Amino acid sequence: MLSIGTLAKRTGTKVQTIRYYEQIGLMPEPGRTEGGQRRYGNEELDRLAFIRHSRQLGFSLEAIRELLDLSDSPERSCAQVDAVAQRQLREVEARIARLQALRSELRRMINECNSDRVADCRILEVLRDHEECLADHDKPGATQARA
Amino acid sequence: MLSIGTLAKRTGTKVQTIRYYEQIGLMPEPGRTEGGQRRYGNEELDRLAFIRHSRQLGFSLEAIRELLDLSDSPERSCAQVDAVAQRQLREVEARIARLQALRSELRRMINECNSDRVADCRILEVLRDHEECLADHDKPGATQARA
DNA sequence: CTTTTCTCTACAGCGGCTGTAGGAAAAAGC
DNA sequence: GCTTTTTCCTACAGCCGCTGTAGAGAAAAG
Repeated sequence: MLSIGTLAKRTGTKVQTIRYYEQIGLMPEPGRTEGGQRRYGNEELDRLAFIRHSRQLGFSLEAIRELLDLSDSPERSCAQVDAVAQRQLREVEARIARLQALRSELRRMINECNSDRVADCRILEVLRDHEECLADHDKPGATQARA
Repeated sequence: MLSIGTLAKRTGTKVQTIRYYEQIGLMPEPGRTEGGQRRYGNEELDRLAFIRHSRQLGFSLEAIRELLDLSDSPERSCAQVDAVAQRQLREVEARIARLQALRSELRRMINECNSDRVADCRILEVLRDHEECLADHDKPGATQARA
């Protein structure tokens, strides 16, 4: 039986994160000692490892929930599992494409700046005038997993 | 003089976002009508356009604050502006590299799955066993601007 | 003058954690 | 067995960058 701290170390997770996963129902409520401390078995260890590894691959907690549900019904077709993975792949590809566009624009902007004084800094000009952009981007702002 | 809604439309920003920028000191407190509604001039329009465009290039609000401060001192060297842009470029490059690693791992995982049943789905196996990973990644989890 | 549209403030919520405070339980050292 | 240290508990606030909501008042349009 593992304490929450040991489980955390074994999976490279923070203790609070494990409690957070429990709170949102991604990890089950574990048994407790007389003193009220959580104790985990191997099943929970595996589940948490699965979650963490999926997170490292950029899956959202919702997607992970879905994968965990699917893996609980071993007789079903794994087409759905495939679909979740494909979706994730497409998201990653879209993010790469977007970042590559950003990268070239940043590079262009930086290369054009030969000036010394802020007054005629091309970088600031480009930032000021959207017109100088090669391409429009879709709206920014939402947050996402760093992955 | 522009109302907040007009300013929002002109810059592709939501009204609440403008108020949020004001709240965190990125936009100045504008003048008001007798009835207490915000009215903006061209200076504020330009400033907001600058902010929005920088956001589209993935700059954090903190970085934008820095750029705005720098652009207020036109006689200074633009080396600092350049540094901020370079930093942003490096961050974008790092994210691209990371996402590319994820992409290949996702592709590999998906390609290996030839099974029909969830019970022997390779995707789930890979997610379960971190050992099957080609490379370890650093920890995920922090949030960031989508850009 | 009425209706519609816009704006106001204040606050909660998103994802995915992370940090903190104040206390209790468990492990380690002697 | 006793003390010290470490770990654990709950509860809640904060991070980023917004976005949405409620209920009320102001401004524009018909």
